[in-house]
Amino acid sequence: MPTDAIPTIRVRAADELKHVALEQFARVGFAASSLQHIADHAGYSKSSVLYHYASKEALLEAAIEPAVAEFESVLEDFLAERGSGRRRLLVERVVDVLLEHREAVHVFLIQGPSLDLPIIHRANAAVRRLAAAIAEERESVAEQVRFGVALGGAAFLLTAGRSFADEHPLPDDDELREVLHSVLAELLTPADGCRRNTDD
Amino acid sequence: MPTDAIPTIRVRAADELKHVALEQFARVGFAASSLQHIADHAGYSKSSVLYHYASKEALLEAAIEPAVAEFESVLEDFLAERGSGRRRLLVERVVDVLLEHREAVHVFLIQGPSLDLPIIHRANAAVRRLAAAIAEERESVAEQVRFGVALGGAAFLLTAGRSFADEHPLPDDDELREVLHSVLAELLTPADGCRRNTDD
DNA sequence: GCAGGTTCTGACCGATCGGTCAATTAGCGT
DNA sequence: ACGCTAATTGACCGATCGGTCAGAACCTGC
Repeated sequence: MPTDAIPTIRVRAADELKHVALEQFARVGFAASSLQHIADHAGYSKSSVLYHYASKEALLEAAIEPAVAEFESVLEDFLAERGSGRRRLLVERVVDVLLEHREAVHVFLIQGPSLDLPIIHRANAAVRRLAAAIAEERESVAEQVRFGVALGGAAFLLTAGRSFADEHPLPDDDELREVLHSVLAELLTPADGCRRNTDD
Repeated sequence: MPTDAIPTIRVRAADELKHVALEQFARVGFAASSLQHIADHAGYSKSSVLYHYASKEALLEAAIEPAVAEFESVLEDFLAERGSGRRRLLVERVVDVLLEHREAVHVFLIQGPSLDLPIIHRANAAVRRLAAAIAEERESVAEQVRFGVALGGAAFLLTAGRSFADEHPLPDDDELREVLHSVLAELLTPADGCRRNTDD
C-alpha cells in the first residue's frame, strides 16, 4: 500500500463527489438525483462514483451522517438537561446545526419520511424522539404549536425557504444566527415579564 | 356525445387518480412517484392514467393547480390591501390555504425549486413575490425573519412536519387553525402593549 | 523497467421509467 | 339490434435508472 499517512489526493475525489451529491440531493431530491448527473457535475464517470461509494444509498449516508450525528448529540443533551432554559438552549443549538449542515438537514428533514434507508431511519427516529419529548411534556396545545413553529420555521427558513430568497438574499450566517436566536427565544417565552391573552 | 350533464362516473376515475397521485407526490416526491405506482394504488392500469392525463406533468398540474390559484388569490389580496392588519390577515389566510390544500402546498413549496414545470413556475413566482414584498417593506432584519419563521413554521408544521407526529397526533384542523392563528399573530406583533429588548 | 496497488473508465446488464398505439370492453341514443 | 363514443387495457418503444465487471491509466517503491 502507498504512504497511507498522506491520503490528500486519495480523499479528495471521494469528498468532492460527496459534496456534489449532497448539493444535488438537497436541491432536486434523492430520487431525482441520478448517479450520472452527480458524476457529470463533479467531472467524473458514473463508475468512479460507484468505486468510491458502494451504492447510491451509501453515498447519501456518507453525505448526511455527520449532520445526523450532530443532531442526535444536540437531542441527547436536551433530553438529559433539566432546567428552565432547556428549550431555549435546544432551539439555539438546532439553529447552529441548521446553519452548519443545512443541505444535509434539508435532505433528512424534508425528504426523510419518503426514504427507506438506515441512516434516514436514524434521523427520523431522532426527530420523532424530539417531537415526542415536546408532546409528552404535556402543556397546552398552544405551547406545542409554538415550539413546532419555532423549530419548523427555522428549518424551513434555512433549507427549503432559501430557494425563494434569491432576489433579496438572506444576511450572512452570523447575523442570521443572532437574529434567529432572539426571535425564537422571544417566541418561546410567552410570558417573560409581559402578559398576553391566555387563550388556553 | 353522452349526456354531458351527468358525468358522475366520467369524472370519478380522473378525480380518483388525481387524488391518489397528489398523495403520492406529497409523500414520496414527484420524481419518485411513478405512473405505475399511482395506477396500482388507485386500482387502474398505467395506460388509464395516461388516458385521463396527457402526461405525468399534466397530472401534477391538475393536482395542484387549485391550491396554486388560491394561494395567488391570497397573495393578490395582500398586495392590494393596506393597513395595519395586513400581515396578520395574510398569515391567517395562508394558514387556511395550508389546512385546505396541505398536500398540494407541500408539493409546490417543498419540491417546487427542483421541478421545471409551468405550474410550478407559477407557484414559485407567487412565493417569490411574497418574499420580495416582505423584503421590500424594508424594516429590520428581525422583522423579516419573524415573518419567515411564522409562515415557514406554519408551512412546515402542516406539511413536512406532520410525518413526525404520528405518535402524538396533531389536533383536528379546527383547533389547529385557532391555535395557529393566535400563536402566529402573537409572533408577528413584537410590541403589542409590551416591551422587548430592541436589538435592531 | 518492473511489480503491485489505487484510481478511473467504458461496455454492458436487467429493471423501470414515461409515453404511444392498436385493440377490447362498456355504456348510451336511436 | 346497431352504431358511436368513452373508457380501459396489454403490448411495445426508446431512454435512463442503479449496479457489475474487466481492463486501462496512474502512481509509488524497488
